[in-house]
Amino acid sequence: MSLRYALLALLNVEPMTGYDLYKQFESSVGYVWHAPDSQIYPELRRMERDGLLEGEEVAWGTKGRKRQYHVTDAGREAFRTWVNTQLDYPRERDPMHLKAAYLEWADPDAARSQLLAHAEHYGARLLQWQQKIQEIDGGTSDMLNRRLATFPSADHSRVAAFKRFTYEGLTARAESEIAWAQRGLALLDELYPEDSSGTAAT
Amino acid sequence: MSLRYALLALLNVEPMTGYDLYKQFESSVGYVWHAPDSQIYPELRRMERDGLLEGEEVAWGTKGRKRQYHVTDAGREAFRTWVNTQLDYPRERDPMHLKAAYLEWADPDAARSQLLAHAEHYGARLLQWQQKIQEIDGGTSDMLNRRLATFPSADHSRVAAFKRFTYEGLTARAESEIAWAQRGLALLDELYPEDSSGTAAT
DNA sequence: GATTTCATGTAAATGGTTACATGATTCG
DNA sequence: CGAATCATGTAACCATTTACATGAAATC
Repeated sequence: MSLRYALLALLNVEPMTGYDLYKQFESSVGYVWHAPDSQIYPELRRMERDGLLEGEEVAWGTKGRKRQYHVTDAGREAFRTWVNTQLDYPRERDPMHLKAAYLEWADPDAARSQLLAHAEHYGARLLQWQQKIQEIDGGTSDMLNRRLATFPSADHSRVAAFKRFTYEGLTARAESEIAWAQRGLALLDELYPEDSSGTAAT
Repeated sequence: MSLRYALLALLNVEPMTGYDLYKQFESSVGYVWHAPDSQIYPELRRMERDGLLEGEEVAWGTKGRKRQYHVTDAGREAFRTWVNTQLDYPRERDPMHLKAAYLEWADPDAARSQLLAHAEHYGARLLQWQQKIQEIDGGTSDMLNRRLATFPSADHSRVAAFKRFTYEGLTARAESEIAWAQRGLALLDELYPEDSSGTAAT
């Protein structure tokens, strides 16, 4: 259900085509919420059917056509309702932590490489999110600047602050996951001292 | 796909019925991986069909019957393969962080109550997970003790250590989420100083 | 002219949620 | 005897993933 609101959030800034939105999901918003094109196009149609968006066929080249969507009043209202409404939290479901609970079944090397991969996964995300924070601070975020243009300047600090706040949360989470993976690697060295391949070779 | 391995993990300790497993998912394992009964029963049937489990009809009372499952060699092998195999990480998809990025659209009070709810949600989980750690440390965890009984005593410290490690990761995450929500509440007070309802009431 | 990017989808499968349905057994 | 718990499912729906499919426009 969040896909709908992620799309509304982007279209609140300016009208876009499905493909424009898809690219956003591959970069900026995609770092918080991902969706593939095969989910975006049908959802846009449904949102139009539900009156949240209006689509307009636009010529593209000589024979090409594309469909540009803009948010309706009902769409803006639905978005405002969403931001004001309490989420319900799904029950816990985390594959890596589930697996970690049974790591005594694993090869020490396989366990090591998975914890390393865990740290690397979140390391990569950490970099992306930190970069986003730098873009916000430096005023070089394209999307944020366009979003700011839709707000009176008195609200600009808020808009930027909440965006920064979001990425701060994600970086904190990434750091916590990395620290956890590293504690896991240390634990493996402790529990299987005979072969500490990769960690303290020689 | 992880449901299958969560079930194998539990059945590795001892044979159980669907209902036994369901109860585990409501308490112990449920704090790491949740599944409703309507997902458990059909999955057990599929696992039996795939040769990972064997089910046996057991009498229960005079007319009642129940189906007790135990893991086959193929099942143990599949589980071992799973713990040794690298997960692939899903793309980012986090409703609360998505919403946080657009909190300038929210009522300050609605924003506050949602961040408060976020902190409370993870606060409740934090307590559960910390309790699990205490059970592990105190040797009072029923499930862990039965699991330990299936391992030679040389391996006991490992089994307990990995279980503890899992919950440590989850508590760290919960703490990070709580800290984030609190930073958010402070931010709201900063951005909307006029009404700081609830936070610093006289 | 070939490759990349722009553009828009459909189809099948997977994994999960919510609601419904039923009946036996045990416990107080 | 009534309530809680034990026991096992089905059905409909929703969100998401992966794979397939097509073609125009822009760029090199």
